[in-house]
Parts: sequence; structure tokens; C-alpha cells
Amino acid sequence: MAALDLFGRRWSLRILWELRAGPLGFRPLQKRCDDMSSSVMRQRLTELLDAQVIHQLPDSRYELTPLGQEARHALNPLARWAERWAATIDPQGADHTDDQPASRVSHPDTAGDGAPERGSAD
Amino acid sequence: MAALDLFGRRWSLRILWELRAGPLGFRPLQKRCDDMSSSVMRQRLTELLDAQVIHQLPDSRYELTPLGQEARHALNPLARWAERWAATIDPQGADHTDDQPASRVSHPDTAGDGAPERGSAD
DNA sequence: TCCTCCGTTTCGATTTCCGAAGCGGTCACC
DNA sequence: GGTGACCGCTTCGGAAATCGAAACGGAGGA
Repeated sequence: MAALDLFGRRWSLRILWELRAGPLGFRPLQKRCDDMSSSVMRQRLTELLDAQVIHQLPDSRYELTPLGQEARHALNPLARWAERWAATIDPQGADHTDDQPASRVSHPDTAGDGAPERGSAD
Repeated sequence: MAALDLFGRRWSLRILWELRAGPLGFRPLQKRCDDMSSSVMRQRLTELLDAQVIHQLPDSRYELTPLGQEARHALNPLARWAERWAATIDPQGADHTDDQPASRVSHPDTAGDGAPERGSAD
């Protein structure tokens, strides 16, 4: 139940999700999360750190702990459901920036845009 | 992403979870959800109805649609993770009313306290 | 009739969230 | 040395979400 409370907060799941590809700094992570407010971001980060779901590297980036990785994996079925759900309630797909017809199920498991991104080059 | 928004709201996941054992009326469901406010409850209910995750029976109870069932099942890994998580961050278990040492992993799949509960008898 | 529970709505008070600005710091570049 | 861009993080006023309790009409049991 406590988990439902932790993840029921507004950006927790999203942060967990965006950290899947590797460590991210504060501002880059913020950008990925639809530019959420930094205040709430810090709050969520603190909660997640407290829950030992993420931890902070010496260079101050945030990374999923092993426990966090498991949580992220536990989120996979939900992500897959989300796709089916989207297809059910909105078969047209109002927002197909690029529409690969089918079999675009997206398995972003260990994959992802593995770009830890830090400092310049951006 | 829209799913993260739908389920990122304060009681959505909980409602989904509490409906796992069968249909429930408004007030019983409210009681199960830690007595959340009825206003927010109605709001969540509306959103979930809208998302076709739940629907309303002729006797006005709320029930998971097939799509909702799938969502609930997709939540299972997360629930299992939650147990491991609780054991990790709080190995003492501040709230073990009965503490079966291990192998008490709880598979509340089709199981649950199957008591649809309606009307009198309480 | 009275009492209980039901689903649902309304409304003021509290909490959370947002959004923008600002702080001190590092680093590249000129 | 100066400038500018990015960094992690904090503060603060206003907007939005949530709470909590009261109330409504209706169904049913005593």
C-alpha cells in the first residue's frame, strides 16, 4: 500500500521511467519529465532517495538502485498494457508523429537511448 | 505516457487495486480506500469510467472492464516488487500482525477476499 | 414512522503543484 | 580576467488538486 502512495504522487512513476536508460542529472531529468517544476522534482527525488529506489552518484547524477531497476522492470507489463489501452480507446491515434503501422511494440528494456548525457555536447 | 498521467493521480491505482476482488458500491469502495473524500472519489471514478477501465453495473456498483482487469494484472509485478521493497527498507516489519516467516508471498490473483458486499449484512 | 445505508453533489479549508526567478558553482572560450 | 552557458538546488506567490464534512433524495428494514 505504501508503494501505491509513493507511486501515486504526481511524477514518481515518470521519474522512475525516465531514469531507465541510465543516470541523469537534475536539469536533464527535469527536461525529460515534460519540464516539471524543480520544486516538485526535488521533492520526488528526495522521496525516491529515501525509499532507496534511486541514489546519487559522486558526480551528483541520479541513478536507479538495484531495487529501483526491479521496480522499473515491474512497470513493464503496465507499459505494455498502456499501449493496448491507447489502441482501444483511440484506435485512430490522434498523435502519430511517426506512425509505424504495427509490430512497433517497443521493448525499451535494457535498451533505450543509452546516452548518460553530462556536461557539454548539447 | 497518458497512462502515467491517469495513474499518477492520487487514488487511481488504489481504486483499481481495491476493485480486484469484484464489484463494489460507491461507499464501500470509499471505505476500502482509506476513507478518501467522496469528491475526489467521484472524480477518479469518472476518469476511470471515461478511460473504459471500469464500468457501472445496473445496480450502480463499479466493476473492472476486461481492459481494467488486464490493467490490474499488469499491476501484479509491481505489487510483488512492493513486498520485496518493504522487506528491504524495513526488515523488522513494523506492522506484522501475524508474521509467517517466509513463503507468504501472497498471490492475490483471482483470489482475494471475494466478498462483493452489497446492501445489508453488515 | 424512524433509522440506516446508499450514490452523489456542494463548498470552504488545506495541501500540493506549478512557474519563474534567483543563488552559488563549474567549465569552456576569448 | 571576463563572459556566457549550464549545473544542482532553493524560495515564493498564485493556481490547482485534495480534503472533510454536510447535505440531498431514495431504498429498505424495524
